[in-house]
Amino acid sequence: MTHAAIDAYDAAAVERKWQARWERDGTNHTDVHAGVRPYYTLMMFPYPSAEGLHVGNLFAFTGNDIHGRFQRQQGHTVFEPMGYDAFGIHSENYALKLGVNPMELIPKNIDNFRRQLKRAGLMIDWRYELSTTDSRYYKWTQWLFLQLFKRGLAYQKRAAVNWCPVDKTVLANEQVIAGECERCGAKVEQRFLEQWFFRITDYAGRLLENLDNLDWSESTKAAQRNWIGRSEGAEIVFQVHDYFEIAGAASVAPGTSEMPTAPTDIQVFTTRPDTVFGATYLVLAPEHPLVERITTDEERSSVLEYRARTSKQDVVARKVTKDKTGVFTGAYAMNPATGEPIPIWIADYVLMEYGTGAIMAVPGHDERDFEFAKTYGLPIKRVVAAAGATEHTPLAEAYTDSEDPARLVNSGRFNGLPVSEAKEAIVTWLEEHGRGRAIVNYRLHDWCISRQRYWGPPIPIVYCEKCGTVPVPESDLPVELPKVEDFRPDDSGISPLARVESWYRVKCPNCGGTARRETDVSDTFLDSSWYYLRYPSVPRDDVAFDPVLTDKWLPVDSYIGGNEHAVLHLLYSRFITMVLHDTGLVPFEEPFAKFRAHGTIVRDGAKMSKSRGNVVNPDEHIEQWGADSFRAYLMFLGPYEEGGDFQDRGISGVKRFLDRLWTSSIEAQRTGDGDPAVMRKLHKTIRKVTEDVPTLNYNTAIAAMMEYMNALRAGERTPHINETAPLVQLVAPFAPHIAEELWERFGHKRSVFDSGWPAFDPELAADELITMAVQVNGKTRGTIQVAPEVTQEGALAAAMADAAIARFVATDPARVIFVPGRLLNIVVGGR
RNA sequence: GCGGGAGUGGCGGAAUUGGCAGACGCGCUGGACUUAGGAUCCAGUGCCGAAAGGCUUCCGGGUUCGAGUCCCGGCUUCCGCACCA
Repeated sequence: MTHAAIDAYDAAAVERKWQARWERDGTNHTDVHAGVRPYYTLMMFPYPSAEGLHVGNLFAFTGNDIHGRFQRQQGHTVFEPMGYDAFGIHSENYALKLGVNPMELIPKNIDNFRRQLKRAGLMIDWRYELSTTDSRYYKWTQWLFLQLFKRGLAYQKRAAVNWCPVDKTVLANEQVIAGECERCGAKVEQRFLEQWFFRITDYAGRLLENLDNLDWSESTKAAQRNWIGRSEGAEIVFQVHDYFEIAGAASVAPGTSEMPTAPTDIQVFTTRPDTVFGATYLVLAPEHPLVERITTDEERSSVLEYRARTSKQDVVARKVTKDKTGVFTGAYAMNPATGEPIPIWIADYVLMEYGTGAIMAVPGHDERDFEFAKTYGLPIKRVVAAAGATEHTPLAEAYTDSEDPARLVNSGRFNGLPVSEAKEAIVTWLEEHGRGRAIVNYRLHDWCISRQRYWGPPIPIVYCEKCGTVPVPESDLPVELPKVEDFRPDDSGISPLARVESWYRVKCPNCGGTARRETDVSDTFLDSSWYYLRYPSVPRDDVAFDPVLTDKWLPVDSYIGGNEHAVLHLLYSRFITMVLHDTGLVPFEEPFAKFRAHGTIVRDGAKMSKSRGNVVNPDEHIEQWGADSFRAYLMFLGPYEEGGDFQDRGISGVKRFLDRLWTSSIEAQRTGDGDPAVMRKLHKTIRKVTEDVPTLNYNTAIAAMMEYMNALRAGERTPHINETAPLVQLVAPFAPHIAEELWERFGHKRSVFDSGWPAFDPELAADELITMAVQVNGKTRGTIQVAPEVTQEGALAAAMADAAIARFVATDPARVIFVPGRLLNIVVGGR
């Protein structure tokens, strides 16, 4: 190292100084009560893993921080809080691995996170920090559960659930990825357990419809639409008889017989009610409750055997093997359209979780049914034909078209109708005869929120021998999670808390009799479904969220996070907010006015992973380059909403830029005006940055500032303070420490973040002379320097005066295209 | 299979939305200053060509005075969901 000039840019020293100063002066404090033009900028809070802050976290937070700092410079009172999603399997598993109680481990991780976050120079008001593991927080998570319980939106049912044999817990559908546990990758099994559910399906329609009016990334909205999975169709009732009864009823046409709904009637869901005449058999999911009832004695053993076999099968095996298997139950149902008896099968290609767990099989017009029918020799009947085909045209494969030329055949009075009309007509007909109705079905399932684990908020329910299921009174909250030595989950399907008798044995809040607590804890996604409501009210212990503050700060103005939460956290949060709205507790239905998904960072073109050993450690880079350079580089390496490729040596470019900013500012002349040409460039730059920051185009904003820096220093001139000071304000959101330091050195007493935002003069930002492209027959042949307001004649004259251009124009132009201020195209020759 | 993206120099990426393709940065080449350079500064840098010029945004068509951008067909790739009836 050479002997540094006295005023060389020492990033570490500058950053230390300003972080201390911000803390001392409360620069980042938000007056949540009196602040004017409130702007709530939120980032998805991290779960405090032991590895510390991931560069992906920092990428997300920095992008949000820049947005927040910019809004503050625009005159808003900005609220930028931070917290920790510290309950849950990820945290608990790490504690298990180390053999340390999470109650000791997690606070240490949080301390480490806080240290790293402070070092990154985020504009966080630390007075509003929260952790979901704090009983002052989860008290209100439990309260939230009780609000849903009161409204009948929390209920218990014994259900087939996804069970992870490694994590030893139930998983929500959203946590099962391709049949494997999202966390550990183990194959998920099916188990039957008594579970708590939230009725999110009641809100499916609203969750879907509201999406249209949300200012969210399109990809996120698409993912939610996909997940909610609305499909229009019909529910159709198939009456079950034993074989002999049906033989007598076969000739009875719909409407002429009375068909009371019997307990054995089978309801199916279909999106193609128009094909009901082609339903040649029924299929029930193996675990369908009616299976036992309808199975005949002859078939009982094979049905039971099949059931046992498929239930043991893990989800993966079932999905990978496309081969259809199934067995006949021995029972028949009547096709309500044809009056004919059709056999009832069970097969694992029908899922209990979707629709009614039963389908009418139309092998002629459904690929899966066709394959199954082929395998088991079941009849295939054509009921739809396109032009050129008749009812007798054989089907080599399922004909699934439902578009215009497709018309009904073999369907009695509905023959000849186009599919779309037939759908309606047949549903109406079935409805008139009490055999069906139009319904909308959703793919979305109710949200299973119980977890048989230790590290979560206990579900605030007590089971009394006399009173049954009793909610814990709100005044008794929180139900504290006890510190237990043995917090290991086991195979029993019950939580480790069930081993702590002193904790679960309680008196009934109703009658004082013998009772026991619910020993399951709630899903981490419940913790994170409402934290944004809590932030402004963190100091309050008497309410979950203060109504006045909620009204002032919410909905969140800008929410930034990863798209991996597109259907988990974001959907649950919307649901919870809707419930609170319906309860009258919040005045809005949607929690996040604006959401943008940030991209992901890869390193040297490859995904970062511990096994590859290419994980970026923020600490190291901040140590080497400083937080300002690191922040700015993260924002520069690619478009924020797409992410980019982290290349270690790339940081040097941004560092050089800050070095030059430093030198230019320190050396800047303090008297007189700036150079007119440079000032023009400055105003252009202000305009560009002002446009790019709100739209998260951070990479191009930085590029514009670099370009300006090049102009500022061209020819090794000494810049003027009028040229550099506004640049410092523009840089401030990206590199807050150096900006504060330089701003102070310019002689300002207040923070640069309270200095406002430089305005640009549109006239100055416009060019005096522009370079206009001149094309001949669409090919660029040269450029001309002209005034921006030049006319076509003027531009043409200037172009023809340029010999290099004129030589391509042999004859008089046949046509001239003139785009004012941009381009001149001279068309000569033919045409 | 369904849904959402993306294909541009050696690399990361720009392109006012149909108007000079390659901004900005990395890297590379040359030079200056240096005992030294993984520091700093200056110049150059899409490809072919000595030049004139030609070619160039995954491939093939089309629309247009003009296409990275719009239309049709195909290929590659990333991400979600996936036996959803």
